[in-house]
Amino acid sequence: MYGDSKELFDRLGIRSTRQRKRVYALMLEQKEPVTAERIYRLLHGKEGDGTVNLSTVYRVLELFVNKEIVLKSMIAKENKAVYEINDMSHKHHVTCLSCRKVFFVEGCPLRDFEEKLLEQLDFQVAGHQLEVYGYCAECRKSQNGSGQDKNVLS
Amino acid sequence: MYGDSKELFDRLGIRSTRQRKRVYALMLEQKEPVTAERIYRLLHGKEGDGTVNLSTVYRVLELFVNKEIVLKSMIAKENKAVYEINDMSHKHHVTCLSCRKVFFVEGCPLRDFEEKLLEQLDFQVAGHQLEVYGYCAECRKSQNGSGQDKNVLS
DNA sequence: GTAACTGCAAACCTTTTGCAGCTTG
DNA sequence: CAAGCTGCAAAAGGTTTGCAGTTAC
Repeated sequence: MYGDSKELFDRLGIRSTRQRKRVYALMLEQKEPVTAERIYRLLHGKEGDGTVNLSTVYRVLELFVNKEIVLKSMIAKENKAVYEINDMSHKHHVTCLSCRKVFFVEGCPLRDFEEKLLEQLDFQVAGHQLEVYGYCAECRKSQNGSGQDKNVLS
Repeated sequence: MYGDSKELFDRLGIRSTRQRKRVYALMLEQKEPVTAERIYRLLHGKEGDGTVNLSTVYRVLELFVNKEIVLKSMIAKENKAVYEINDMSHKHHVTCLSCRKVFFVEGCPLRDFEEKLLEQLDFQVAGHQLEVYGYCAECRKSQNGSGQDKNVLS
Protein backbone atom coordinates (compact mmCIF):
# COMPACT_ATOMS: atom_id res chain seq x y z
CA MET A 1 0.00 0.00 0.00
CA TYR A 2 1.00 3.62 -0.48
CA GLY A 3 3.39 2.54 -3.21
CA ASP A 4 6.30 1.61 -1.00
CA SER A 5 6.92 5.15 0.04
CA LYS A 6 8.49 4.04 3.32
CA GLU A 7 11.65 2.96 1.54
CA LEU A 8 11.80 6.26 -0.29
CA PHE A 9 11.34 8.24 2.91
CA ASP A 10 14.02 6.20 4.65
CA ARG A 11 16.39 6.88 1.84
CA LEU A 12 15.65 10.59 2.09
CA GLY A 13 16.14 10.50 5.83
CA ILE A 14 12.68 11.75 6.71
CA ARG A 15 10.03 10.22 8.93
CA SER A 16 7.38 8.07 7.41
CA THR A 17 4.04 9.38 8.58
CA ARG A 18 0.50 8.58 7.58
CA GLN A 19 0.06 12.07 6.09
CA ARG A 20 3.20 11.95 4.00
CA LYS A 21 2.36 8.50 2.68
CA ARG A 22 -1.12 9.58 1.69
CA VAL A 23 0.01 12.77 -0.04
CA TYR A 24 2.75 10.93 -1.86
CA ALA A 25 0.43 8.15 -3.02
CA LEU A 26 -2.04 10.72 -4.29
CA MET A 27 0.62 12.67 -6.12
CA LEU A 28 1.64 9.50 -7.91
CA GLU A 29 -1.91 9.09 -9.22
CA GLN A 30 -2.12 12.57 -10.72
CA LYS A 31 -1.89 12.88 -14.46
CA GLU A 32 -1.37 16.63 -14.39
CA PRO A 33 -0.06 19.24 -11.98
CA VAL A 34 -2.40 19.89 -9.05
CA THR A 35 -2.88 22.58 -6.42
CA ALA A 36 -2.43 21.97 -2.71
CA GLU A 37 -6.12 22.63 -2.28
CA ARG A 38 -6.95 19.90 -4.78
CA ILE A 39 -4.76 17.36 -3.02
CA TYR A 40 -6.46 18.33 0.21
CA ARG A 41 -9.91 17.81 -1.26
CA LEU A 42 -8.96 14.54 -2.93
CA LEU A 43 -7.68 13.23 0.39
CA HIS A 44 -11.06 13.93 1.94
CA GLY A 45 -12.87 12.14 -0.84
CA LYS A 46 -11.04 8.87 -0.20
CA GLU A 47 -12.48 6.21 2.10
CA GLY A 48 -11.93 6.89 5.76
CA ASP A 49 -8.30 6.35 6.50
CA GLY A 50 -8.12 9.64 8.29
CA THR A 51 -7.94 13.18 7.03
CA VAL A 52 -4.99 15.47 6.46
CA ASN A 53 -5.02 19.11 7.39
CA LEU A 54 -4.49 21.70 4.68
CA SER A 55 -1.48 23.20 6.46
CA THR A 56 -0.01 19.75 6.63
CA VAL A 57 -0.55 19.28 2.91
CA TYR A 58 1.40 22.49 2.33
CA ARG A 59 4.15 21.43 4.70
CA VAL A 60 4.42 17.98 3.17
CA LEU A 61 4.52 19.37 -0.35
CA GLU A 62 7.19 21.86 0.64
CA LEU A 63 9.25 19.04 2.10
CA PHE A 64 8.83 16.97 -1.06
CA VAL A 65 9.89 19.93 -3.18
CA ASN A 66 13.02 20.39 -1.05
CA LYS A 67 13.79 16.71 -1.40
CA GLU A 68 13.22 17.08 -5.12
CA ILE A 69 10.64 14.33 -5.41
CA VAL A 70 7.99 16.90 -6.33
CA LEU A 71 8.17 19.92 -8.62
CA LYS A 72 6.44 23.19 -7.86
CA SER A 73 5.50 25.84 -10.36
CA MET A 74 3.26 28.88 -10.54
CA ILE A 75 0.13 28.82 -12.65
CA ALA A 76 0.39 31.48 -15.31
CA LYS A 77 -1.17 34.71 -14.19
CA GLU A 78 -3.14 33.16 -11.37
CA ASN A 79 -1.38 33.48 -8.10
CA LYS A 80 -1.26 29.96 -6.94
CA ALA A 81 1.14 27.07 -7.17
CA VAL A 82 0.77 23.62 -8.68
CA TYR A 83 2.73 20.52 -7.80
CA GLU A 84 3.62 17.36 -9.69
CA ILE A 85 5.76 14.30 -9.11
CA ASN A 86 9.31 14.80 -10.33
CA ASP A 87 9.85 11.83 -12.60
CA MET A 88 13.10 13.25 -13.94
CA SER A 89 11.88 13.00 -17.50
CA HIS A 90 12.09 16.72 -18.09
CA LYS A 91 8.83 17.19 -19.89
CA HIS A 92 7.05 20.47 -20.43
CA HIS A 93 3.39 21.38 -20.41
CA VAL A 94 1.29 23.11 -22.93
CA THR A 95 -1.97 24.68 -21.77
CA CYS A 96 -5.06 25.25 -23.88
CA LEU A 97 -6.41 28.72 -23.23
CA SER A 98 -9.87 27.65 -24.24
CA CYS A 99 -10.54 24.38 -22.41
CA ARG A 100 -7.70 24.76 -19.86
CA LYS A 101 -6.56 21.22 -20.53
CA VAL A 102 -2.87 20.53 -19.93
CA PHE A 103 -0.83 18.48 -22.37
CA PHE A 104 2.60 17.06 -21.71
CA VAL A 105 5.28 17.15 -24.32
CA GLU A 106 8.45 15.13 -24.24
CA GLY A 107 11.62 16.80 -25.30
CA CYS A 108 12.93 20.22 -24.52
CA PRO A 109 13.93 23.03 -26.85
CA LEU A 110 16.34 24.55 -24.38
CA ARG A 111 19.47 22.50 -24.86
CA ASP A 112 21.04 24.59 -27.59
CA PHE A 113 19.89 27.77 -25.92
CA GLU A 114 21.68 26.85 -22.71
CA GLU A 115 24.84 26.20 -24.62
CA LYS A 116 24.52 29.54 -26.32
CA LEU A 117 24.10 31.26 -22.96
CA LEU A 118 27.28 29.74 -21.66
CA GLU A 119 29.26 30.70 -24.73
CA GLN A 120 27.90 34.15 -25.31
CA LEU A 121 27.06 35.33 -21.82
CA ASP A 122 29.21 33.05 -19.73
CA PHE A 123 26.09 32.12 -17.84
CA GLN A 124 25.84 28.61 -16.39
CA VAL A 125 22.27 27.37 -16.54
CA ALA A 126 21.03 25.32 -13.61
CA GLY A 127 17.38 24.96 -14.51
CA HIS A 128 14.49 26.46 -16.34
CA GLN A 129 10.76 26.69 -16.46
CA LEU A 130 8.74 26.88 -19.62
CA GLU A 131 5.06 27.40 -20.14
CA VAL A 132 3.43 27.36 -23.51
CA TYR A 133 -0.11 28.60 -24.18
CA GLY A 134 -2.34 28.18 -27.16
CA TYR A 135 -5.31 26.32 -28.53
CA CYS A 136 -5.68 22.58 -28.83
CA ALA A 137 -6.96 20.82 -31.92
CA GLU A 138 -10.38 20.13 -30.46
CA CYS A 139 -11.05 23.72 -29.45
CA ARG A 140 -9.85 25.06 -32.78
CA LYS A 141 -12.22 22.69 -34.54
CA SER A 142 -15.18 23.87 -32.51
CA GLN A 143 -14.46 27.44 -33.54
CA ASN A 144 -14.20 28.89 -30.11
CA GLY A 145 -10.54 28.88 -29.50
CA SER A 146 -9.14 31.75 -31.44
CA GLY A 147 -10.03 35.16 -30.15
CA GLN A 148 -11.45 34.95 -26.70
CA ASP A 149 -9.44 34.69 -23.53
CA LYS A 150 -7.17 37.22 -25.10
CA ASN A 151 -6.14 38.68 -21.77
CA VAL A 152 -4.83 35.45 -20.46
CA LEU A 153 -1.86 34.99 -22.70
CA SER A 154 1.45 36.71 -22.40
CA MET B 1 6.97 65.06 -19.82
CA TYR B 2 5.67 61.59 -19.10
CA GLY B 3 7.08 60.44 -22.42
CA ASP B 4 4.16 61.48 -24.58
CA SER B 5 1.86 58.94 -23.12
CA LYS B 6 -1.20 61.03 -23.94
CA GLU B 7 -0.95 60.13 -27.61
CA LEU B 8 -0.59 56.47 -26.73
CA PHE B 9 -3.60 56.56 -24.45
CA ASP B 10 -5.66 58.33 -27.09
CA ARG B 11 -4.75 55.71 -29.59
CA LEU B 12 -5.78 53.00 -27.16
CA GLY B 13 -9.03 54.79 -26.47
CA ILE B 14 -8.47 55.19 -22.74
CA ARG B 15 -8.50 58.30 -20.60
CA SER B 16 -5.30 60.07 -19.87
CA THR B 17 -5.04 60.54 -16.12
CA ARG B 18 -2.25 61.71 -13.88
CA GLN B 19 -1.95 58.24 -12.33
CA ARG B 20 -1.75 56.40 -15.63
CA LYS B 21 0.85 58.81 -16.97
CA ARG B 22 2.99 58.42 -13.88
CA VAL B 23 2.82 54.62 -13.84
CA TYR B 24 3.55 54.46 -17.53
CA ALA B 25 6.52 56.81 -17.26
CA LEU B 26 7.94 54.78 -14.40
CA MET B 27 7.49 51.51 -16.24
CA LEU B 28 9.50 52.93 -19.11
CA GLU B 29 12.41 53.62 -16.77
CA GLN B 30 12.59 50.08 -15.41
CA LYS B 31 15.42 47.92 -16.61
CA GLU B 32 13.90 44.73 -15.25
CA PRO B 33 10.45 43.41 -14.37
CA VAL B 34 8.99 44.97 -11.23
CA THR B 35 6.22 44.20 -8.77
CA ALA B 36 3.17 46.41 -8.29
CA GLU B 37 4.40 47.15 -4.80
CA ARG B 38 7.72 48.38 -6.16
CA ILE B 39 6.05 50.71 -8.63
CA TYR B 40 3.93 52.00 -5.78
CA ARG B 41 6.97 52.69 -3.61
CA LEU B 42 8.92 54.27 -6.46
CA LEU B 43 6.02 56.63 -7.11
CA HIS B 44 6.17 57.78 -3.51
CA GLY B 45 9.87 58.38 -3.70
CA LYS B 46 9.53 60.83 -6.56
CA GLU B 47 9.23 64.56 -5.90
CA GLY B 48 5.78 65.68 -4.94
CA ASP B 49 3.60 65.46 -7.98
CA GLY B 50 0.98 63.60 -6.04
CA THR B 51 0.75 60.02 -4.90
CA VAL B 52 -0.95 57.03 -6.44
CA ASN B 53 -2.88 54.53 -4.41
CA LEU B 54 -1.77 50.91 -4.47
CA SER B 55 -5.17 49.71 -5.71
CA THR B 56 -4.87 52.20 -8.50
CA VAL B 57 -1.44 50.88 -9.40
CA TYR B 58 -2.94 47.42 -9.68
CA ARG B 59 -5.86 48.68 -11.75
CA VAL B 60 -3.62 50.68 -14.06
CA LEU B 61 -1.25 47.77 -14.57
CA GLU B 62 -4.15 45.45 -15.30
CA LEU B 63 -5.43 47.90 -17.90
CA PHE B 64 -1.98 48.16 -19.48
CA VAL B 65 -1.74 44.38 -19.62
CA ASN B 66 -5.12 44.18 -21.33
CA LYS B 67 -4.02 46.79 -23.82
CA GLU B 68 -0.84 44.81 -24.30
CA ILE B 69 1.53 47.64 -23.55
CA VAL B 70 2.73 45.84 -20.42
CA LEU B 71 3.53 42.18 -19.85
CA LYS B 72 2.70 40.35 -16.66
CA SER B 73 4.33 37.21 -15.39
CA MET B 74 4.58 35.26 -12.17
CA ILE B 75 7.80 35.12 -10.24
CA ALA B 76 8.89 31.52 -9.98
CA LYS B 77 7.90 30.00 -6.70
CA GLU B 78 7.06 33.28 -5.02
CA ASN B 79 3.43 34.05 -5.30
CA LYS B 80 3.48 37.45 -6.79
CA ALA B 81 3.45 39.00 -10.22
CA VAL B 82 5.96 41.18 -11.99
CA TYR B 83 5.31 43.63 -14.80
CA GLU B 84 7.43 45.03 -17.61
CA ILE B 85 6.91 47.22 -20.63
CA ASN B 86 6.04 45.23 -23.72
CA ASP B 87 8.56 46.40 -26.27
CA MET B 88 7.62 43.63 -28.69
CA SER B 89 11.21 42.45 -28.94
CA HIS B 90 10.45 39.05 -27.49
CA LYS B 91 13.43 38.76 -25.22
CA HIS B 92 13.77 36.36 -22.33
CA HIS B 93 15.35 36.74 -18.93
CA VAL B 94 17.94 34.74 -17.20
CA THR B 95 18.21 35.03 -13.42
CA CYS B 96 21.31 34.44 -11.34
CA LEU B 97 20.42 32.36 -8.29
CA SER B 98 23.34 33.76 -6.39
CA CYS B 99 23.22 37.53 -6.89
CA ARG B 100 19.62 37.65 -8.14
CA LYS B 101 20.62 39.82 -11.06
CA VAL B 102 18.45 39.56 -14.18
CA PHE B 103 19.99 39.40 -17.62
CA PHE B 104 18.10 39.85 -20.84
CA VAL B 105 18.80 37.66 -23.82
CA GLU B 106 17.73 38.37 -27.35
CA GLY B 107 16.46 35.52 -29.41
CA CYS B 108 14.13 32.73 -28.51
CA PRO B 109 14.65 28.99 -28.67
CA LEU B 110 10.97 28.25 -29.05
CA ARG B 111 10.37 28.71 -32.74
CA ASP B 112 11.11 25.17 -33.84
CA PHE B 113 9.39 23.79 -30.80
CA GLU B 114 6.19 25.58 -31.65
CA GLU B 115 6.27 24.17 -35.13
CA LYS B 116 6.80 20.72 -33.73
CA LEU B 117 3.80 21.15 -31.44
CA LEU B 118 1.59 22.05 -34.35
CA GLU B 119 2.73 19.12 -36.44
CA GLN B 120 2.85 16.44 -33.80
CA LEU B 121 0.13 17.51 -31.40
CA ASP B 122 -1.96 19.74 -33.61
CA PHE B 123 -1.59 22.41 -30.97
CA GLN B 124 -1.57 26.05 -32.08
CA VAL B 125 0.77 28.07 -29.89
CA ALA B 126 -0.32 31.58 -28.97
CA GLY B 127 2.39 32.53 -26.53
CA HIS B 128 4.88 31.26 -24.01
CA GLN B 129 6.81 32.16 -20.94
CA LEU B 130 10.32 31.05 -20.22
CA GLU B 131 12.44 31.48 -17.15
CA VAL B 132 16.01 30.33 -16.96
CA TYR B 133 17.99 30.08 -13.72
CA GLY B 134 21.66 29.58 -13.11
CA TYR B 135 24.85 31.31 -12.10
CA CYS B 136 26.43 34.30 -13.76
CA ALA B 137 30.10 34.56 -14.64
CA GLU B 138 30.90 36.87 -11.76
CA CYS B 139 29.33 34.68 -9.09
CA ARG B 140 30.97 31.57 -10.46
CA LYS B 141 34.33 33.29 -10.30
CA SER B 142 33.85 34.25 -6.68
CA GLN B 143 33.18 30.63 -5.82
CA ASN B 144 29.85 31.13 -4.14
CA GLY B 145 27.47 30.29 -6.85
CA SER B 146 27.39 26.56 -7.15
CA GLY B 147 25.70 24.74 -4.34
CA GLN B 148 23.65 27.06 -2.23
CA ASP B 149 20.15 28.23 -3.00
CA LYS B 150 19.47 24.70 -4.04
CA ASN B 151 15.80 24.90 -3.15
CA VAL B 152 15.13 27.80 -5.39
CA LEU B 153 15.53 26.20 -8.74
CA SER B 154 13.10 23.99 -10.47
C1' DG C 1 11.94 9.58 25.75
C1' DT C 2 12.70 13.12 22.63
C1' DA C 3 12.91 15.22 18.36
C1' DA C 4 10.00 15.62 14.70
C1' DC C 5 5.43 16.11 12.96
C1' DT C 6 0.44 17.49 12.85
C1' DG C 7 -3.96 20.08 13.66
C1' DC C 8 -5.99 24.20 14.62
C1' DA C 9 -6.62 28.93 14.45
C1' DA C 10 -4.79 33.03 13.49
C1' DA C 11 -1.67 35.81 10.79
C1' DC C 12 0.27 37.15 6.42
C1' DC C 13 0.79 38.99 1.89
C1' DT C 14 -0.61 39.98 -2.52
C1' DT C 15 -4.43 41.21 -5.11
C1' DT C 16 -9.36 42.48 -5.76
C1' DT C 17 -13.62 44.95 -4.84
C1' DG C 18 -17.59 48.13 -3.26
C1' DC C 19 -18.60 52.55 -2.85
C1' DA C 20 -18.56 57.53 -2.49
C1' DG C 21 -16.34 61.36 -4.46
C1' DC C 22 -13.49 63.41 -8.06
C1' DT C 23 -11.87 64.02 -13.14
C1' DT C 24 -11.77 63.77 -17.95
C1' DG C 25 -13.56 64.40 -22.41
C1' DC D 1 -22.69 66.58 -17.33
C1' DA D 2 -22.11 61.76 -17.61
C1' DA D 3 -19.07 58.09 -17.87
C1' DG D 4 -15.05 56.63 -16.20
C1' DC D 5 -11.31 56.87 -12.57
C1' DT D 6 -9.42 57.04 -8.02
C1' DG D 7 -8.84 56.57 -2.91
C1' DC D 8 -10.02 54.30 0.98
C1' DA D 9 -11.07 50.56 3.66
C1' DA D 10 -12.42 46.15 3.78
C1' DA D 11 -12.50 41.43 1.80
C1' DA D 12 -10.69 37.69 -0.61
C1' DG D 13 -7.68 33.89 -1.68
C1' DG D 14 -3.56 31.35 -1.31
C1' DT D 15 0.03 30.27 1.86
C1' DT D 16 2.60 30.42 6.29
C1' DT D 17 3.21 30.23 11.26
C1' DG D 18 2.93 29.70 16.55
C1' DC D 19 1.77 26.64 19.70
C1' DA D 20 0.10 22.70 22.18
C1' DG D 21 -0.58 17.97 21.69
C1' DT D 22 0.67 13.57 19.16
C1' DT D 23 3.66 10.29 16.83
C1' DA D 24 7.77 7.96 14.87
C1' DC D 25 12.00 6.02 15.80
